[in-house]
Parts: sequence; C-alpha cells; structure tokens
Amino acid sequence: MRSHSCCDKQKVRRGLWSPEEDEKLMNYISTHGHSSWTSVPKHAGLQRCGKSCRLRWINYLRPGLKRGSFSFQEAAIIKELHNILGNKWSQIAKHLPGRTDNEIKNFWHSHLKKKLMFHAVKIPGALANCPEIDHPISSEKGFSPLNANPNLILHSQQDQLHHPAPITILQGLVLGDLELQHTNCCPTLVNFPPLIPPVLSDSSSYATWSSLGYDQPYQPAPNQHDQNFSKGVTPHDTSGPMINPSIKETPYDNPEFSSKFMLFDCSTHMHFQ
DNA sequence: AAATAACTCAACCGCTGAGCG
DNA sequence: CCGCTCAGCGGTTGAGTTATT
Repeated sequence: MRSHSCCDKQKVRRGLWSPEEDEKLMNYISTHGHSSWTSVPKHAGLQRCGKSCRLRWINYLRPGLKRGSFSFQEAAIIKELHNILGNKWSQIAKHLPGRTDNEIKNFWHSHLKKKLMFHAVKIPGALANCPEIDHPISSEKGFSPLNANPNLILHSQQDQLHHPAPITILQGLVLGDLELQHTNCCPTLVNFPPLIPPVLSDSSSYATWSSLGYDQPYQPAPNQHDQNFSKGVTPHDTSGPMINPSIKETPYDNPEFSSKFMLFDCSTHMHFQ
C-alpha cells in the first residue's frame, strides 16, 4: 500500500485519531488556521500527513458540525439533491449545514440507497432514472419513459442536470408540509399535477401502489434490517408522517416515508387521471 | 454464551484541477 | 507550455459495533 506523496518524507501515524491528536490539531488550527495543510502536522506536533489532518478537521473537528442521526428533512433533501446532482457529495453537503460530504455519502450508501433498492423490487421501473443503481427489471413489462406524464417532465435547465428525472413533484405532493429548505438548484416547476392518487403506468403495479400504504393508517412494522441503525433514535420531526412514538424508529425506516419517496422516484412512470 | 453475519462510519487511496514558478 | 505541488473530491476499505442464529 502506497503512502501519500506528502507523507513519503516522514514517518506518519495512520488509523484512528487519539483524543490527544485531536486536541493538538484543534489547538493549532484554532489559533493559527490552516493556510497550508502540509505544514499543519509539523507545526502542530503531529505525526500525521497534512491530508489526514485536513480530513480529520473537515469531517470531525470543524466547529458547527452536527453529529448524530439525520433528520427526516435532511434525508429528504439528500434524496432530492442526489436525484438532481448524482454523487456530488460535496455539492449536496453545501445544502446541509453541519453535515460533511463523507457523512452524507455514508448515509446514502447505508440507508437511502438501500431503501431505493428495496422498493425497486416492489415497483418495477422505479429506478429507471437513477444512474447509480442497476435496475434489471426496469425494462420489463413495457416500462418506457414514453409512459411518463408529460406534466412531470421539466424543461428548464434540464440540459445542465446530471439526468433529466422529474424532480419537483417532491416539493408539494410527495412530501407535503415537510418544509424542505429549498435551494436554488431546483428547477422551476412546470404544470404541477393535480393532487389525486397517481396510477402506475403498469396496471399490475397498482396493487403494489396500494400496498405501499398510501392513504392508509401507518402501522409500523418491525424492520429488523435497520434496527441497529435506529436503535435509540426517535423521530423529532412532528410535521412528517405520523410515527408511533413508542417505536424506536428513524423517519427513513418509516414505510410511509419510503413509499412516498417511491412515488417520487417512479414519477416518470405515472399517469395522472 | 459463542459464533457468525450484517452494518456503520472514520479514514485512506487515487484522481483531478487550480495555482504557481 | 510544462512540470510540480497542493487542496478537494468521490470511491473504497476495514476496524469496531450490533444483531442474529
């Protein structure tokens, strides 16, 4: 395994940072700043390379960082921005104060992506517009972008986008009153569809759509798969989907949350009557 | 209680582009 | 223009933790 070019000249420590190292780095940067990361470890008395110091500062020590679980709103924002920007984690992080790109990236890979994969099995074609995820079944059963509701196709700024998936349905219809902290990267909404239940273009999927629980009382089911993640965490967003407070569950484990996101994701395959 | 599997997340690696001599 | 250094970014790894059998 090669070491960093910046570390070749000296012997550097690797692996987890000790509290002592954190303190040294904190003390140095808070008084001297970090005009040159390569010189930081030397001046701070650390046997680390500058790159490692930079990463530790950005991802862990930097003031203003939020720690802990992502909120419902944060998950929603990540979900939407990823749809727009793709794997531009640093760009996404700019819209989530206190969150690092690394944190968001980890969150995506361990939670949101998993949820999408899960629902892709439930609703064929749901991920047709997601370049990150293989969706071998999406081409089956006659799914086609031609089935898309034209009202949902955005025309402004499309060419600049990573991929032209319709996105703004999330804002009003899908997430309702989540008070998304919207950003200027969101394209203009074009002819927002009526607030009536969508019908999946694949007629056989309508039952699936119903089975997702939309407009039905939410009844939390134990999700063993995510238990370790949600352990000890209770939702603190009361404006979102109704969640039984006795159940320790994160919002993104809430089936209603996931299913509504699914509607967002499969919007290109919906017709509105 | 022990073994194993699954999961999380901090840290590392390698690439890219900007800045500079 | 070229080569070098450096910061920043996205992908990946692996140690530690937790859940399951």
